[in-house]
Amino acid sequence: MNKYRSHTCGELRKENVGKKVFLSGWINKKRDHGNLLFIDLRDNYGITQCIIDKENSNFKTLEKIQLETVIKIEGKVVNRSNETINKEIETGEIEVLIENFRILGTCKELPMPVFSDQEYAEDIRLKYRFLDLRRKKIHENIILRSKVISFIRNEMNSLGFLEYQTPILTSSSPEGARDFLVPSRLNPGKFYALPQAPQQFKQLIMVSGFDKYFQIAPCFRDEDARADRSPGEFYQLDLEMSFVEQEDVFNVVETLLTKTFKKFSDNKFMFSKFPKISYADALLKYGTDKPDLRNPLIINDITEIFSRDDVSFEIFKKLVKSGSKVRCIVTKNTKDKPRSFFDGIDKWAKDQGASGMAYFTFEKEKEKEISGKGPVGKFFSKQALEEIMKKTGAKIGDSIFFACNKKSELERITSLARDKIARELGLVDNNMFAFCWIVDYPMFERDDQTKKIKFSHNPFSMPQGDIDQINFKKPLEILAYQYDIVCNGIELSSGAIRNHIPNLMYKLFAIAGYDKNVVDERFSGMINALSFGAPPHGGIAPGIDRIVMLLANEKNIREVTMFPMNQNAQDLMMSAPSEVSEEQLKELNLALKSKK
RNA sequence: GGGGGUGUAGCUCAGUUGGUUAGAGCGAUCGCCUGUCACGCGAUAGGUCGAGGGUUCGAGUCCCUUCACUCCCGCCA
Repeated sequence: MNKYRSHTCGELRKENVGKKVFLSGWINKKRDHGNLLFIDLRDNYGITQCIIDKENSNFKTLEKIQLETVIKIEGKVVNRSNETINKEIETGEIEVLIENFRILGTCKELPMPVFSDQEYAEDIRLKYRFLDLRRKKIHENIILRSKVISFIRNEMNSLGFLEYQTPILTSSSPEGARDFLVPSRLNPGKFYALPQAPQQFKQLIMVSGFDKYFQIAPCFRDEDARADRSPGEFYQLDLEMSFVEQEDVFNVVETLLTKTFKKFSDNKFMFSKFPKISYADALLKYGTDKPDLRNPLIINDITEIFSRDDVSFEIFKKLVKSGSKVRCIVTKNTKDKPRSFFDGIDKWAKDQGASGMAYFTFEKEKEKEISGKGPVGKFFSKQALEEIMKKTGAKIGDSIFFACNKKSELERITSLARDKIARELGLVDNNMFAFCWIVDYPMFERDDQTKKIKFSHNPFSMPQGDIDQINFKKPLEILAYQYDIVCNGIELSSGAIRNHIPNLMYKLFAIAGYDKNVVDERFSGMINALSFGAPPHGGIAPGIDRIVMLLANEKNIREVTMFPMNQNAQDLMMSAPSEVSEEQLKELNLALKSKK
């Protein structure tokens, strides 16, 4: 107990009745009955109803006081009569009879109400973030975030990991996202970069013999924002382990995430053991490498059907001949859905820039043959329909949506269609977490624009298979020990078993067009370290912000970030970024180009 | 860099086919009210309709430009 409070605003109960108490907090709400005034006093811990009537000399002053003023009240805890008990709040059985009060912090007229569940324009919320953060939902989200991080730290410690800090001012890396640069005063013309992730450092920590590392690590990437992506900075649970195989990393992460998600959410787990899906399979069955497995719909390839003579869907047949594929989604027992449902999907697909989605329903009336009901059903013979049913597991009464296009475009549209159709049919259980591993990523891919071979993910990943047997002539076929973890269609993190063998690394970098000299120069720290006895090692880095988003059931990352920037990477509260003085620029050896 | 959405009182929003003085709820100010918990009742103040330009007898409303916020594409090893 100090001079401000004897109890918090969430603390008083029936047992405290009769006690004299001090409470301090914000005026959340007033209900003024003229001769009787109710004040809801709020702090971090809860709300306590305080009451005063005209007999008290403070009545007139308290009546006039602004909401969100910080006051200290002095008074006696009293019982509420049965009819006036408020079950909504924890202190609802009692109230405090105000005897005296003092203003601790005055409040001007509010630019936005605190006591309200309304949505507000983002710029006002961000400019007055300290007011926004007083509001219940976001206040609780931020506390949840803190508890999740603290829980993760404890769990990592008990799994034998130690937390080490890595530098914030480091060097620019040639691969990956755009760097944030920081000019060096002592080295004119040179720049530090903020780390996009502590990737190289954590590998160096392994080379230094520390065995198990983790860090709640800030990462900085100068890329454009999205609803689930802050501009600039985000946090990863960065971890790395020595002398491990892929499966060892999986075990750690599965244990940790299962515990964390069970502790902080009531949602059920779809799988107790996270299923593993190869990258190639994921693209085929879900059209994406971050599938939402709560969605039961599966994509099937039925290209072959369109080379049969008893199929007369000429448009698709022609496209298939010139190399396009046909993929489909079967919906169970949808024969009675109205025509508008099917046409709606077709129209939607056109809006997504596809050429639409064809559809029909498998039908068989008594004494009759199987037939396809719908605009394009007539193009398929009974035998062709049976073949499709065999391939897709479709039954009579089910419907099929299909599209024809080049592979990548087809993946895009079928993936979107899978989400769209499942939403329309209400197939996704929102009170469920469906985790999975995506494994066997290709080491390289061909750049669409330049047609050159490039690393598809992390250049430091270990290729799969016997190192002596790898066919470097066919780089696109090399798979890597590279993996992603996905939950409900959200990519939580990616990781890899690292390549700790310098010679192998030179070979792989050569394929992506980097000379040995270039590698030596740009990754000198890494390559040098790997030449002095590096242990096999690997790790992963789950995104903290996205984990908290899933647990708080929020769609926007700003709802789980205390002081976020807006979409244009500005902090409206602190006015960052800002201009700097000539002196500061001069000291850094910088000159600004005049604006056009 | 590109596409979509939004912008009207401090806040949340309504505003018809272009037509008189632009409205409501919350908040603010003033008054009434002793059991509310979204307290209730009455009154008052509060507007460059994001900004600029155009069409028109007349623009919150139609057209053009521009700005802000937001969502998406590109980007994010």
